[in-house]
Amino acid sequence: MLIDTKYDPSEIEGKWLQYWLDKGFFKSTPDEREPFTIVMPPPNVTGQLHLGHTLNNTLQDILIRKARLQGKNACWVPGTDHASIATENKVIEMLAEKGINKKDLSRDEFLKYAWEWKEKYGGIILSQLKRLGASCDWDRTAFTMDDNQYQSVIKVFVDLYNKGHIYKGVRMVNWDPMRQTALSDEEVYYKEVNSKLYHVQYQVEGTADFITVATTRPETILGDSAICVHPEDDRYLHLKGKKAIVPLVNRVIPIIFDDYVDKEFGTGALKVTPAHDENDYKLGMKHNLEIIDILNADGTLNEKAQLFVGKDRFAARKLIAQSLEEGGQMVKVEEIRNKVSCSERSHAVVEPKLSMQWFCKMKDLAEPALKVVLEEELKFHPKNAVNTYRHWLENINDWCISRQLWWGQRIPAFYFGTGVNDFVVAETAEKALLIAREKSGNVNLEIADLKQDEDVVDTWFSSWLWPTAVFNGINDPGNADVKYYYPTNVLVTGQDIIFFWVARMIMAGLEYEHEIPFKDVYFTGMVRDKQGRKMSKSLGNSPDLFEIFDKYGVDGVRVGVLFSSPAGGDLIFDEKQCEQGRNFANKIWNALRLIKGLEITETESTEHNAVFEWFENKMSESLVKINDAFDKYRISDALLETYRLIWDEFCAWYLELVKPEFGQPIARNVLEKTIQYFEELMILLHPFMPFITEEIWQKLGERKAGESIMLLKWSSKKSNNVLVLQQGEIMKDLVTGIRNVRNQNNLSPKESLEVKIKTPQRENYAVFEHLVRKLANVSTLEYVLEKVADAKSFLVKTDEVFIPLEVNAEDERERMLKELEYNKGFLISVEKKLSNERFVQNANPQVIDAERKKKADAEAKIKMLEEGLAGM
RNA sequence: GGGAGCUUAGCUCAGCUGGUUCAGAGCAUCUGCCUUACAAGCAGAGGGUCAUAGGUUCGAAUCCUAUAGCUCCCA
Repeated sequence: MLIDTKYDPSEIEGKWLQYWLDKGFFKSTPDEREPFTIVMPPPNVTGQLHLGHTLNNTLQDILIRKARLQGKNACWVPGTDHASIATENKVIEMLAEKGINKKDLSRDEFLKYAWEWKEKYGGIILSQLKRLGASCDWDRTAFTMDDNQYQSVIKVFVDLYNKGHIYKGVRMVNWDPMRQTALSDEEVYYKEVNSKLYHVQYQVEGTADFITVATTRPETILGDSAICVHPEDDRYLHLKGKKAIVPLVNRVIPIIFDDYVDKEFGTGALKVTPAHDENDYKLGMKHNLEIIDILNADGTLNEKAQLFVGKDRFAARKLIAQSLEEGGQMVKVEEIRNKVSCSERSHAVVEPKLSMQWFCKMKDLAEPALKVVLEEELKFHPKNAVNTYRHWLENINDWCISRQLWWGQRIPAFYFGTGVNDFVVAETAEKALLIAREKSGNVNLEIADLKQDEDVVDTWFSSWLWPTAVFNGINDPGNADVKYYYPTNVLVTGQDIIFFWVARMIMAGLEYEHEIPFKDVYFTGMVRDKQGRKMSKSLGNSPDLFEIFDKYGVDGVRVGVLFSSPAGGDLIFDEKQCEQGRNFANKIWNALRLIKGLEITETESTEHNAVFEWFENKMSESLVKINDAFDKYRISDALLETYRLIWDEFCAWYLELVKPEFGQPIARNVLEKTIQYFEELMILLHPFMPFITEEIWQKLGERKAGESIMLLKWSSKKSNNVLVLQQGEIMKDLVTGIRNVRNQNNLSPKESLEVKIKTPQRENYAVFEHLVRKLANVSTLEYVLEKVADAKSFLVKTDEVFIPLEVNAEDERERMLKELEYNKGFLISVEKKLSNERFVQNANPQVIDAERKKKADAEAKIKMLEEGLAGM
């Protein structure tokens, strides 16, 4: 019936995926059951499935599938993020290929192209997630730019504006001159580069004196409005009240004193350019300095620079250095390594730039968000992420939420005049008009007179509403879905977006639902290759996932990814681990082949009752460990325990114990038990390997249409018979010991052996006796009171086992002496401990008892060995 | 510069409130087996001064301090 000894997942996976989708097993609607909810971190709509998603979504799927098996109403909401900058870049690239320049398009025309692009490519990653087996309620698929989400964002913007959290202002922002947009602090990364530190002389006005400053950005000299030195710096005290002359442009600027300056750094004198440096800006505000912005939006110099107008900032830098050199004002040029900030989107060097932007005040939002985490109402796994979180929230800056882009939610601010305050904020133009008429006092204002802000909000300003907005909680507060599913149970995401996203979702959740958005956050690590390098396009070390799916099966890859990522650490990807997953699938497949290949006899058998008892206890024992690992979000530990239970206990021991001899039939009752256990094991494994477990379960019995392993129940067994577990271990030790003797003596497994056991507790062996005979090919098994001469021996716990064989007395003697020596040494260390008064006084009584038992055991072994040696 | 973390077998990591024969697992390696479920397998074996140096303790991989190396986050 089942021919191939190799499991072939290719057709099976597609078949069951379609079946699950057709039957609607992933769907969820509110009912009386306990909900278990996860909202998927929405991948960029531009994205393709990579290993990071695979890890992340496999973990979520495992949690969701387990909850579903536990009878909870599991709901996993999928979706994509419109990713304003990333997508806009893609669309611009696409247009460029067609020979179209964004600048030649109107906003509406551009957005039309963008939506077309989204419709065409935006579904790719979702279908890839389906292939992974992600059991999302696909009917709930959300997109951060769909109507509901768009309206939610606008509503929240207006609300926060009205509450005074959102304001418009001129601030120093990170400016990306290539994309010509502001970036949030989080979208900037720092790159270490070789650069030059220029030491430039400024003449002190009316003297022949010079003051030297050091700068890496000499072009900003043109925007200087002061020189600053430390008020206690003896070198410069005489310059109090003096002015300096800016080289090249000969502007006269004040020399100011502020303890912000580090006396030790460079020359101790700092040039202050308030328009082009965050710290200089602060100094400028404090000392009321002129702000001279010398850069255009595209990074070229403007008229305020006076020189090199129209030149790019980097070209200007060289030209200015040259001019200073020629004018004799360059004291020296040093080679240094420093860090420059770059845009995550365009990788261009970011300019600190003064710009009119929209901001969201964070302090009031941050406080409650910090509290719920510190008080563990909301738990982080691993725990140490709390430190990072706290540090950020305690030092939080206002959030620059405007972006000079088109693809995104357009800021709902409407301008009715040219004055700084001639605008209103409202959800629609109609509403804006009413307010604008009032504010302006001009009752004749019409919608046509209003001009909406050109900017959109930061992408994260939509995704921070995700856990609420996917249930329409912002537009329809308190609706049945949001009441049932919110707060969600767990968020699974990367540590890298703890600030961008996690912290802000907590803020938004508390602000709009007055409740945390999720109870637990499981942070995954970073994805690296075998050499520990980050996966990146430029390194080309990102494997082709679909090739790997084909090669090892999706189940195999899911297992491989988990094995590569122990307990939430970094994912160090190695294909080898997928091979292990595939081999595991094959092992299970062959267990099925064994069971399906057996002939059945109706004769009832009782000889395996002890085995059933033992295996049921073994499963319970593992179940406790598995559940515990799940509770602690140690998902790969849960998998490893399941793997061991199935491979080592079920396949290697249980099946071998119940397997009839070759050609013999199996008793129906034994087969039924076996199938029952196999089914239970498949349920435990299902969250990890959904496809093969469905296939096996379907094949294990007669199934009706519409049945599925997904609809079964997670075991809640709790047998705990310690004795039978111990007897099982004794049985294994005995079998292993006999096999060892065979191995060491080059005896074929076909040659049966006599075994004699010297034990005061025969009952420990009795229950499994007949099985040991079979597993270890034992001809006679008997119990003895005395040592057996001319035999190989080994220990099972403290019992001695003898196998009569030709023995080399000298070898045996040596082995025993070695063992004796070891035990004597061990005894000494135990006795030392026990004779130490302070140990006996201070140690826990249980520990002392354990030590006494160790002592007794060691003494017994020593006695036995000594007797044995004496008898030789 | 500030913060967090890591360093245990060849590799990836467990080791929870110090105390079982505590030095572990999986993979890899080696040896022997095509033993009729499975060579994608079976039966075995070897392999580590728990980064280094101090300290606390009756007792330290585990707690403390310093040093070195690595990683991440923030400025």
